Amino acid sequence: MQSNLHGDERLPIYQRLADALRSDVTEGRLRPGDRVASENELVGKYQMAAGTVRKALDVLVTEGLLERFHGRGTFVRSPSFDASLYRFFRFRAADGNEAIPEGRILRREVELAPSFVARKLGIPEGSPTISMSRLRVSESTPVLAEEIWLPFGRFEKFMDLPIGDVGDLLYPVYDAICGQLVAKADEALTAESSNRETARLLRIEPGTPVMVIDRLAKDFGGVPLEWRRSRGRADQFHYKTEIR
Amino acid sequence: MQSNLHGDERLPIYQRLADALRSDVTEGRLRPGDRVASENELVGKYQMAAGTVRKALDVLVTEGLLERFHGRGTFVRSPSFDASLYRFFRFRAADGNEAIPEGRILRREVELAPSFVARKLGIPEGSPTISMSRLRVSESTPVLAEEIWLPFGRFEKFMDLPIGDVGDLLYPVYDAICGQLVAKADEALTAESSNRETARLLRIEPGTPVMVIDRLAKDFGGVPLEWRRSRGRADQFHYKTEIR
DNA sequence: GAGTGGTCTAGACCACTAT
DNA sequence: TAGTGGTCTAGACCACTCT
Repeated sequence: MQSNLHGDERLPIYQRLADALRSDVTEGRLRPGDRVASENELVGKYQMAAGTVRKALDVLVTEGLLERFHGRGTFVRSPSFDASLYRFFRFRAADGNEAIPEGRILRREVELAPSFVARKLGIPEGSPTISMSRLRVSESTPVLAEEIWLPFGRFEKFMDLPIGDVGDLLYPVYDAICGQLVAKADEALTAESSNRETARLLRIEPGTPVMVIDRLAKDFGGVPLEWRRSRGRADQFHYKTEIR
Repeated sequence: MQSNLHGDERLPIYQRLADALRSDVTEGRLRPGDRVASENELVGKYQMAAGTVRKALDVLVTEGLLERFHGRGTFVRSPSFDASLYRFFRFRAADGNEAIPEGRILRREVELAPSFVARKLGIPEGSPTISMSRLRVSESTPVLAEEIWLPFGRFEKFMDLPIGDVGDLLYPVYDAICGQLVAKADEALTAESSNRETARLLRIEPGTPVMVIDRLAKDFGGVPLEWRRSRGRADQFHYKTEIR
């Protein structure tokens, strides 16, 4: 079989192949966990040298879209980072292991989008959204207070799911119930003095510093799926980075 | 000329070449800004295929150690990140441009290392250090209050330099006066309520949240050169990141 | 024009994983 | 044992930079 690559012919062949494979993922023809065609198959399908195919795959591995396993094949990476996203905070159980904190939904209702939420989600002001308050609890200690907004159109079915059936992780539920797959997210960090409401939820003194994490979660195509603002005790916050 | 690669013979050739070139940088035979031998030269020197040389160079480019310019050559990257390190804060001049804030040294003296500093710098407790307080000022507004420690042994000559001759950036001075080149750094972020001293320096109310940034700066070989703790107004702090 | 890195080919052989 | 990715070779041609 002979397939041709689309796109700008001035681009290197490996880039165009990478673009084609990336589209297969962003447009749903390949889903996380799926195996990508082997090097040999791609060589046959697109009629190019094996080295060129490898280079295209290398690009996508570097991007984090694919991962390769010697002897097994090349796979679409599963973005299952809900548990890892709050890596900024100490979520350790007493035994020292990383734990997924419990997620308790305190409130869930359909609400017209406030302007700042609409702007983030890229929907018209006043569109319906699902608005939630959620508390994340680790070892029976509250660690994060969250406010979450979802565009109603894509998440309508989520309202039919009893709150008690929602587990500790939301993203797998978005995928299973609404077919909305969170693939990446932008986060912005800042700190502030806790107000009375936040202090009550986190069981701290009002005025104690809290870290604020705004997150815009998107699908593979970059379409905003969820906006949330999370607050946690600053004295439990620890973010490390290396700089060169 | 024929040179042989050292290191574990079970490792891939491209890895061993990358290791050799990395050592050339960390051990000072190649300095930031220097041109690395061209692909052809490396092929001749180490007797290997051009593709293998390219792969070794790719590794180091990905690491951020080298950068390549089509038609010009491959160069050791200059880590001149002092200005970019405080990228977390709004350091913008009124005209919207990024500005390097002024750096005022308020205090500089030789001091025996407190235990937590000694531990960070990897020197014996009670060793002599140079201890400094420094205020970074942008548009005549104080933005960061810093406490800095240097191991005395490597930075002895720095004490001979009049404080007035130290400019707004310290790392170029460390290099020029003491031959100590900062190549990378680990940072850890947290937030706290400002104490009276910090509040006075930053001209804020005591108790207002401040971000705290601990930084351990190292040379190319990973030897700790400087430890500093910086505090800035949380309401000016903004850190953004993307997650996949 | 000489030298550099960037792309691409067409093979060979090896190491790992599945069955 | 068949199929996969990982390493390595030896070339070709192209695009860019410098002088």
